[in-house]
Amino acid sequence: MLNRAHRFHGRTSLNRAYKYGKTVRSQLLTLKFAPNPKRTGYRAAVVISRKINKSSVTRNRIRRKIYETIRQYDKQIEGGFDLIFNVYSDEIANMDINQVSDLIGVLLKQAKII
RNA sequence: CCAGAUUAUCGGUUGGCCGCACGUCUUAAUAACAGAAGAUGUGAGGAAAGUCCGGGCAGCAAAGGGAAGAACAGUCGCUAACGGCGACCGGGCGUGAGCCUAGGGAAAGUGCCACAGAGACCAAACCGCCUUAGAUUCGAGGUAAGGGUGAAAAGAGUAGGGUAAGAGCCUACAGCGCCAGAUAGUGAUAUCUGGGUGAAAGGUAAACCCUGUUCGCUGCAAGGAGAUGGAUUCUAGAGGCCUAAAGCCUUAAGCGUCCCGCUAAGAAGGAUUCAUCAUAUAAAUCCGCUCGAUCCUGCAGGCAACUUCAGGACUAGAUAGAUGGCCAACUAAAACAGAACCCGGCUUACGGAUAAUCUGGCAGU
RNA sequence: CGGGGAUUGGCGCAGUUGGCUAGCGCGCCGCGUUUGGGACGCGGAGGUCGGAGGUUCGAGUCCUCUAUCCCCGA
Repeated sequence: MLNRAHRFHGRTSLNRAYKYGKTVRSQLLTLKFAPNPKRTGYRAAVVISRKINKSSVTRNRIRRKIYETIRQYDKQIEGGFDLIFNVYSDEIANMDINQVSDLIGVLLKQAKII
């Protein structure tokens, strides 16, 4: 789980990232990212619609796995960034932690954040 | 041993490493706030779920009467309350342990009962039976015992009498209902006795309806919170009768459906607005927010639901939302599933494990 | 947190106060027509009314529970 300093929320913050950010896609996930000069560290948010899976347990599991993965890349990320992960499928809930790690590592490299 | 019935408990555990939320302590010296590091404690459920009921709490000035509307319906109890729970009664199912039961009123009224059938609810004659005429057709009349139709046919069985043929038409006995009484029970009700008692009263109220009981509305996104100093305005209006006041009449507004009725507070409160300070626009704080009809243990009362008393415990409080990841062991860790103001129930989902009591069958002693 | 609605052949919809065999349009299949196709004409198949239980003689319709989907308010 991430520290609260590295999580973010709020309509205006998310809208800013959606408006000025760039997009990197894969089959299960989309990463939106925007540089944030006001901050020294990164911030991340995970967005999962209720349409993906009705069960709150499943959605929580996906969110925790993604936060846990980001924590593993914690020291490699430098500079202020706002990261938004949009989830498109509930397959991630059943995936191994290493597979999720690979998935997100590819996205972060494509975005040239690490 | 096999097949069941009922009830209760559990809902992964232990160790190691990394990490999250909240509290406390230390670094710590400070007027306060914020932040950092370290240590330490605590951290989802039996259904947290569906949101189907009931309450607490908060706001609507207060929550009065009636109507409308809604819910409920055996009896007695339990409870803060309930549409919940317990025990019992009646009915149904099961060999049994047990299980199910929306279970007031159809002799207040209205509606509906398709098709078939002569007739579907103040009865009626299709077939049959009988009388009439010489007679089998046809006609008139009698007859509800028998047949046929239908979910249901007027709704008292057996025997005897009676008759043209029949029929509670009459009698006896039996059944049912009604009335009265006795016994048992708080009661629903059960059992019994009596009657110069009745033949009326088909079904449907999860059709309208009647009777009885309960319910004001909205919901924590409820609701509340800057400091100091000024200004304006409102807190029951408007119109009419009357010289005026009081009073009366009409008509607005509020009480979140309508009518009646009511309309508090002037040392109080609300609304608008100005100035200065404080605060934010990549933000969005604090209170409500968790000590409560709380939980655990014991004794006592009660068949039980539950309750009195005594002792002990403090046991999530997040705010885009905290419980996760890896390794090892336990045969395997896999079910349904994540607190969001708080409680009491109901309903639904659920891999499995354990215990107790009881029933039926088979075998042995 | 609160409120409202829908579910009926493959698709889109009717079904009124419970009643006779649940209908309509498009689509599908067969035959006819045409040199062939379309259009047209004739005929036909396909449904246990989302699921479970109850009330009733009888339920798509009434009642209870439940599943899925959609919409609205704060």
